[in-house]
Amino acid sequence: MKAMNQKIDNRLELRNIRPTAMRQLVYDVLDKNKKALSLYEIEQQFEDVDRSTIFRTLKTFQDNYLIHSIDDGTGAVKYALCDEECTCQPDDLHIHFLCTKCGQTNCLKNMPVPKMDLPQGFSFESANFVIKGICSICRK
Amino acid sequence: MKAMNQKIDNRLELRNIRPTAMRQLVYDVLDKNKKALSLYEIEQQFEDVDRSTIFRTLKTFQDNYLIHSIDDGTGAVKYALCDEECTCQPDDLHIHFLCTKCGQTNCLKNMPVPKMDLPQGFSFESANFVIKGICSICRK
DNA sequence: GTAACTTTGCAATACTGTTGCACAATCTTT
DNA sequence: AAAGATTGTGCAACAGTATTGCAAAGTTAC
Repeated sequence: MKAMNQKIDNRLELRNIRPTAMRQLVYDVLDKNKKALSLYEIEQQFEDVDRSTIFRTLKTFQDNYLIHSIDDGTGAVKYALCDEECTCQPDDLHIHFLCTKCGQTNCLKNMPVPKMDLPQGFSFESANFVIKGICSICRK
Repeated sequence: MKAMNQKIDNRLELRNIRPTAMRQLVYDVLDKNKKALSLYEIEQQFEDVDRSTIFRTLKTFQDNYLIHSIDDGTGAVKYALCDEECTCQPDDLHIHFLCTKCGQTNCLKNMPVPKMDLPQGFSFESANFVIKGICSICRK
């Protein structure tokens, strides 16, 4: 399969991920959907791709900070593209929003996870902050 | 089986939950452990109790605001007792802490989930804010 | 005491995530 | 360009957690 898009290849290579056909496709799906998707949802967007392949593709992406995962409490972990400069460090964390009506989970990229003063002796590594409610589209 | 403890019965009845032996036992386990427990962890503390019974007991507890659930990203939902006055409304929400070393999840009851200004059109219903790191015990 | 309702235990199942293995594709070296 | 080394993919099987149907046991109301 030919390179589908030079931009995608660049993104992958910037993260030291070899741009295979599969990876281009998975990246494209995440890019086009503009929201966090579960493994199952990604799988649904293909005809004949094996789940384990997508699973490992996502693992590769995550290991290389191309995507981040969100546990929104729906039972399935969801994945979304990181910003170009993201290294998934505490400063890169943002809040996610789960709409209880449409079930979609979105990145609130301009809402960083607030820094909290932990009790004495506790150290911070990472955080998962998901707000549930009704999104602006379902609210109309 | 006899009522094991008048205090437990009171707590259950305040929430309109009939104090059966099973429920007293599950409440007791949650009360004594002082941390959030998964269904599996609760099951382990009994000799011969069916998982589905505990599952439904927890569901009953949660439906009546006696306990709240926390999805700490470990794959299994955990449960912890609510405060006496809790109604699981936004004001009652607090942050949870998952220690990546010992795997224990604790309620940070004096750290309320901060109120965030959501983008235009979004409404707030609930939130799940879990901080991961090393707890004070593992840090020593 | 009997009927109606609730709770429990057992068994089976669904769903999500994960791994082993063999084959295919790609890269490296000559 | 061919051979060998490395990496990626598909298939199948499995693991862990959550969930349900059903019948028996327990409880409550009359």
